[in-house]
Amino acid sequence: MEQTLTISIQDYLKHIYELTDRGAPASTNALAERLKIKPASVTGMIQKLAASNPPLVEYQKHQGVTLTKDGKKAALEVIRHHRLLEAWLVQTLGYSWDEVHEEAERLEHVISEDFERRIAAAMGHPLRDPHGELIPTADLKMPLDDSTPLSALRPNQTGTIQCVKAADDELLRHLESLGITPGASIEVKEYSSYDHNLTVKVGKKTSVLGLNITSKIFVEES
Amino acid sequence: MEQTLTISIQDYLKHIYELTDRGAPASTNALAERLKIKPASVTGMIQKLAASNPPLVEYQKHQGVTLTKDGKKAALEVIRHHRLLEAWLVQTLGYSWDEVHEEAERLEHVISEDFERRIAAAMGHPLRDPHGELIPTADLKMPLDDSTPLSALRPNQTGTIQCVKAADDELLRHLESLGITPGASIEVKEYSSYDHNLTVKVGKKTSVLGLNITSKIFVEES
DNA sequence: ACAATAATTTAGTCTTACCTAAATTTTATT
DNA sequence: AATAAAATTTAGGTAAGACTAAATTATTGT
Ligand SMILES: [Mn+2]
Ligand SMILES: [Mn+2]
Ligand SMILES: [Mn+2]
Ligand SMILES: [Mn+2]
Repeated sequence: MEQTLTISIQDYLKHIYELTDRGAPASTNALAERLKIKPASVTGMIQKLAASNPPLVEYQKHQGVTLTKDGKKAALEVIRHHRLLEAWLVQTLGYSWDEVHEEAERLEHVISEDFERRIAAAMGHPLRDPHGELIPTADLKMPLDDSTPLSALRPNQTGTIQCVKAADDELLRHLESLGITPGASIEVKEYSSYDHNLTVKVGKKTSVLGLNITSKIFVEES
Repeated sequence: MEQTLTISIQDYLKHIYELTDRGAPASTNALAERLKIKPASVTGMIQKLAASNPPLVEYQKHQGVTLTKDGKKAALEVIRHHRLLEAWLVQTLGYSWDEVHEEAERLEHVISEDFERRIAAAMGHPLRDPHGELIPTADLKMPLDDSTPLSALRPNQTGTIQCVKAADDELLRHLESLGITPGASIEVKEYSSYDHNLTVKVGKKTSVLGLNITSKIFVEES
């Protein structure tokens, strides 16, 4: 059998990894939405991946999918490529953090292991990508993430921004204009229990952020 | 209609361009060999490309194919990507000229026009790739090539090596060890009319080269 | 000019990865 | 516990792009 990891399969595994990040299996519908294909098609592929040798996913009808050891390894491989590429595009070609995603999305599937090693070495083996996301190590382990969502902080708490988990480039540009980028120090000023808005201060700028944003920003408390 | 230029199609067009470089149409068999697929499959694709709107190739049964204006433009686009990528890989990631081809072969189909512009600018818009091949310009014209094959030179003639048209990495490493790389000065010492061997001197090294090699090395006479 | 050989094309299959429409769970609501 | 709604799966297609085997055309050496 020995599954060839087609670009499609790589994308399935990557998205399953991200959806199962916090324990629960990934649903057919959630996967379909992410992959921008129809749920019926997802079922077909999932069944194939579960039946392959070795199986790449664990699957029970109507219960969603999780990755097997092999599937996880393959997913981390793609994610490592993606994040290293993003870092490299920013560092060597002057891409901004809102421009890199699309390009990395295509390149991640075609670069060689040699290319991966070369860019990793050229950058001094970075730990995070331009959005602050952790880069899986060369031996395909995901480093531990000790950050908390900004949405969990309350007035007077402060922290350092670790990571912004957003794909929308408009939002990324907006956050950058507010100084909200990895490495910045942030202080929570106010909290509204009605709409969960947080008033935060970064540098000299004060901003009011809704939950849909604060839940995507991850900080290390200080 | 508006053909989507799939990776397969891009490869066909690129190889047709190279095969028709000196006027004559490309034969089905020659294309099949280059693309490493069966002649029967080539016929099918060629017919599709000739029937597409706009047509990308000109084709008459048993007479081979040539590129139309549109096909040529698409081919030059891919070739520009390939050669810029090769130059980029050598200049920024330390690849050697025998290692770049494979990697560029996959990347050429997935980089954006933005990526193309950025690497071209970063390198100062190079005219040639690491093998000395001319890079099509940003507006997709192939610069004039005024070089002659080394095989056409005779004793006492000298020149500067412009380009080595070889894909075989062993051969490339061998030539490099002989000092035969773009930019090097070369002098023809002897010629054997029996086997068309040339004895050449580059730097302090003297080598005897067969026609299969000398026909792949292009020089500018001096 | 004609058979032998080489090149090319046709016809019919296969695989991958999608789709739509219809059937079947599962889950949520009363 | 019954039913409505939502999620999932099945069944039957389609499109690309390859393959094999067989048929057809060209080319070549005598
Ligand atoms: Mn890798
Ligand atoms: Mn990222
Ligand atoms: Mn281009
Ligand atoms: Mn080259």
